[in-house]
Parts: sequence; structure tokens; C-alpha cells
Amino acid sequence: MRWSSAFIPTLRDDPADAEAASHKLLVRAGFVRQLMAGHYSLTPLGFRSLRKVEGIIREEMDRIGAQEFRLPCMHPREIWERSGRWDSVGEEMFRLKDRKQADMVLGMTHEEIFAHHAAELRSYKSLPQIWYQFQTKFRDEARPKSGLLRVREFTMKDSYSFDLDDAGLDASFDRHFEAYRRIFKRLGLEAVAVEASSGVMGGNTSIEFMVRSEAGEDWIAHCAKCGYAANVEKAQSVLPPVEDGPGLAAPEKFPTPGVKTIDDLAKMDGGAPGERQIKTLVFAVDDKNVLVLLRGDHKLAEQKLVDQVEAQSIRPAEPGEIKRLMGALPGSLGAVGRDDLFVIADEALRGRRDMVTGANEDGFHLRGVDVERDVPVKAWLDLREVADGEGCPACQAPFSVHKTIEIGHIFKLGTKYSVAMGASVQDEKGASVPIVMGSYGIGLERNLAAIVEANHDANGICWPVNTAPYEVVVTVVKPDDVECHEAGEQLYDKLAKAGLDVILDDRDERPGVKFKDADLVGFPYRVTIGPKGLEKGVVELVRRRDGQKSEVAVEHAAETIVEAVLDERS
RNA sequence: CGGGCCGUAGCGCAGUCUGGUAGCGCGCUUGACUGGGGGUCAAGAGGUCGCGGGUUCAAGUCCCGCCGGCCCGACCA
Repeated sequence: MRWSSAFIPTLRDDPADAEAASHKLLVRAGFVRQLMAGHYSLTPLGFRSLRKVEGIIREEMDRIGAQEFRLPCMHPREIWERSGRWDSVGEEMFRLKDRKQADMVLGMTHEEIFAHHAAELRSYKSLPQIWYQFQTKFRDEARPKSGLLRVREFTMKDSYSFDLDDAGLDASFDRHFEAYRRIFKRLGLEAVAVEASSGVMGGNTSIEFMVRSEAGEDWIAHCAKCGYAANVEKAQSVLPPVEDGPGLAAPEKFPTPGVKTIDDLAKMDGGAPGERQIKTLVFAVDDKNVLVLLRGDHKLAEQKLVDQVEAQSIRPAEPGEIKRLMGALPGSLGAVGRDDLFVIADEALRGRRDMVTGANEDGFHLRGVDVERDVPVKAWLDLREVADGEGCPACQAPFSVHKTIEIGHIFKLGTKYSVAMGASVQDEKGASVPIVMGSYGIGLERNLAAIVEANHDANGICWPVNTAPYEVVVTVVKPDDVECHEAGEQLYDKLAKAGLDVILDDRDERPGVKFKDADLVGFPYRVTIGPKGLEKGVVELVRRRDGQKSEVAVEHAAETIVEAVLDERS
């Protein structure tokens, strides 16, 4: 490709409505354009990179014996009714009617459709099967955001495994796990696998693959030393023990005028630091009031409460309710002596003495509280949200808590969809058994954005060779100089013939413009051909990711570059 | 769905409070000079001021309604 005839709409400024680095850069470097919120067009550059991502995924799926399909993205209502998801999914599914007023949906995933086709499997002898496709998915997200990271229309590689029994599913699941590891490695993403909740997919086990990014939306705790990783909704940690003094014979009330927060009380004369306070939260659990106690400096992981308390609904109580129930407003709440209420306490409070908590009278607190003696705790639970730097529960080393992007998710589904769609086979004894399924997804555009999040600097994108739209740009500094022009053309031909993806920057632009554009778009290698170098018989080779420069003799340039690129392909 | 911000040339923005000829930078076109990190000079092209209605002699600006986009939160297979 010659840049002079390519459509590469680079922009000098960041788009005003972009926040995430990948969003700004993919727009600025001319890879994507927005059509409406949550819907993006890929330009030729963007599509080239996406196809490379797709190619890597396809190779790895084929490697585990998966077979590629292509299914419709528009489905009849009936098939979604059979699985129960016509009703259970709700507003996230796009629905429409055809001219006969028949209900249809735009597929957000394809369990139903693949299971429908799997109904043609008849014998255990044809199992296992792994089927997959690349297909557009539609999800009516409440809030599309961050460019390609959260959209309403995107390409997904979704695969489905079909096995005779749970042991077979485990094997198919493990093969996917390994395939995903290889895929993310080849994409240049440092993926961390964490156990996740399965949400509306159903099934029991699911693992999310997460990659660290400031633009992410999910928080995970990750131990670099031993590899422990967990969503903060589940993560645990070890804390240094706190030494308590003997305390008082009984709690003692003292005035705390104006104290509304843990922090206020910590700063007050005669107050107490956060780790010596008891934080008291009031929740309405199925319209019964429950007190939730944590150490003052700890944060509640609300999902942990939801997971451990059996209830239809859980919500924080309103200030009015709290005042009526407790006699005080948040800031002066406490559980001492409240035998009338269901009190849940976090494990970190167990055995603590000489604590400070609210007196249920605005402007007063109690000191000398012994949790086990004075507080009627009905249940001890792990409710604390872990924080950065706390001890890994597996190896005690400090772990980090950071934001991540979910780049892949694998599920053990069981027989929910096969039963609904009538997908069963006869086993060795001739008995009909439902096929055991798994489902496995990777969002391609999100992965593309994740690669940019992980590979950029102040000047632009730094594509790894595997996913770069072109692996090399040949920058001709002075295209109307005959010698430069010819040297450029010749090198370009040689590189193309050697099978590299190469673009020739033959535009009549100033060198600075070309260098800036090359950096912005992020080609892994740039070869600069100019009169200065040619005088000495050399061209300059620059590696984008670290700026490493070298001069190469013109006659050896092609082989040097080919070697460098092939070396980095994987 | 709740809260906030925004919509003016391809991109980034000023002008709106206080109504009176629609502007700036970049980009684009033509020419000249220039030529190794977004160059200089000159001449140009480019606008239903998001849409609809209203007030007014006059609306980008004031009023009403709608549409669209971004951010925070809720939600998220």
C-alpha cells in the first residue's frame, strides 16, 4: 500500500469526547470512527488490525480442534422462549418485528442457536465437539462508553463445547483455558484469570480473563508473587493483627460535637484512629433492618453481603429510616445493646476490645467497647473489600488491587441449553442423555482496544508486530528526489515480496509530518530513506516501541528488516 | 434510569450572560520558497450555528419542546 493513495484519516488533536487512551488514539490515528453511541466503524487500518486479532484467535481455536460456523445474528422469538431468556434477559436484548409482526431478536450470544443445531448430534460417538464463529453481537448497553471498550454492537468469537458428561466438559473447558492463554499471549496482553460469577449465563463455574488498565471497569486483587487473583467482589486478604489495650469495664459515652465521619473522629482530640472504630451501616434486607459492622477504616464489599445473605432485595437504608430506627443519623450510629436488630459483623472485628462507636445520639460516641461483650453479633461474615497493599491470602506477600478490562470469559454451562433445545445423544447403553455444554467468548474490538491501552506512549500507538495494521512503514523523506524515490520503491518491493505487511509513505509531505504520523499510527518498524543516509549508502531503521535506531547498509536493509519482523511474529 | 457537562466549518474551540454583517487555530485547495520531527509567505474554498416551534423590526444568542453526544453513578452475558 502507498500512503499517498490510502485512507488514513489522522487527526492532529485528540477528539473532544474521548477519555480513554485507546479511544483517543484509535480515533486520532484513523482506525475507527463513531457512527452513534456504542457503534463504531472500522476504517481500513482498524479493520486490518482486527483481522489480525481474528486470525490469531482462529488459529488457536483450530489448534484445539474447533470447527468454524457462521450463524445468523437475527433470531426468532421462539428459540429464546425455549431457553427462558426471552423473558429473563430484559432490556439488554434488541428486539424487533418483521412485516408480519413476528418477534425477532438481534443475538447477544448464541447458546440457543448452537444448541439447536447440536440437536442433530445423535450418538456419544460424535462427541466431543467444539464449534465456534466470529459474529456480530448486539447488546443494548445502558451506557456505552470508552470508545471500543463498551459498545452495543461488536464482533465476538464465541465457541461452544458439547460433551457426554462433566468430565468431558472439564476437558473441553481446560482446552479453552489453554487456548485463551495462548491467544492473549500472542495478542501481547498480560491476561490474569479470575473466578467470576456467571450472571445470566447460568451454569456454575466461570473464569474471566482480565488485563490491567486504567480504562477498565472491574477491580481485581492480584498477587504478583504467587499469582493469586480474584475479583474484589470475592477477594480476601490477610491483615496485620491489631493490639488492643485492656479497655474499660463498660462502654463510656463521650461528646463528639460535629463528628460525622470516621475521619472526623480520627482527627478529634480524644477520638480514635480508623482501625479502633466500628463503622455501623444500616441496610434494608427484604424490608427488615439489618446492621452491618466493619472496622472504621474498612470498606464494605456490597456484593459479598448480597452473596452471603439470602434475600430478594438488599439496599442501604434512607436517612429518614435510620433516624427512626436508631434515634440518630449516620455519624453517630452504633450496635451496642441492640439485641432487637439483626447485627452482622465483619470478621476483622472479632475479638476486638477498646473500640469506639456511635452512641445512637447525635454528637455522642461510646469508647471502651468490647465487641464480643457489648455487641449482640448474630453473624460473623467476610464483608470487607480488600485494598491495595494488603496481604495475599495465599502467600502473605502484598498484592495489588487495580482496574482491569475483561477480555475473555469462559463458562461451564451444564445442560440448561441442551435440555431446552432437545440436544441429547445416546450413550453406550442406548440411554438418551442431554449434552453437557460450555461456552467461551472473546470480544474482538475490546481486545483491540486493550492492546492499545497496553501499548502506547505520548506520541501514539506502539503496535506489537502481531496485530499491527502494517509491520513496516518505509518513509521516503524526499519523494521527488529520484534516488530517494527509487531506493524507497525498491525496498518496498523487496519487503512486500518477502511477505511483510508494508506501507510506503510516498506522500509529498514534510519529513516531520510523516514521522509524527508514523508514530501516531504506531507501525512497529520505520525505515527512513533520505538523501543524507543514501550519501553514506545507509537507511535508518527505528523500532517504535523503544525508539531504538540503527543504520543499515542499503543492500542489507531488506534482509535485516525481514529478520527483525519475522523474529517478533508469533 | 438518576446526576452533571456539551452540540457553531473536516478536527479543536471562541462568540450565547448583555439579540444587530458568523469568527480563530489546525486541516483542506492553488502557487512560490522550503525539505531528517506537525516549516514560511501569498491567494482561496468550506457553515441549514443539532432539529422544530415561539418572542422580536432583527435570534448562534431569549423562551418552549425534542434529538444527539460525553462524563459520574446504577446496571453489565
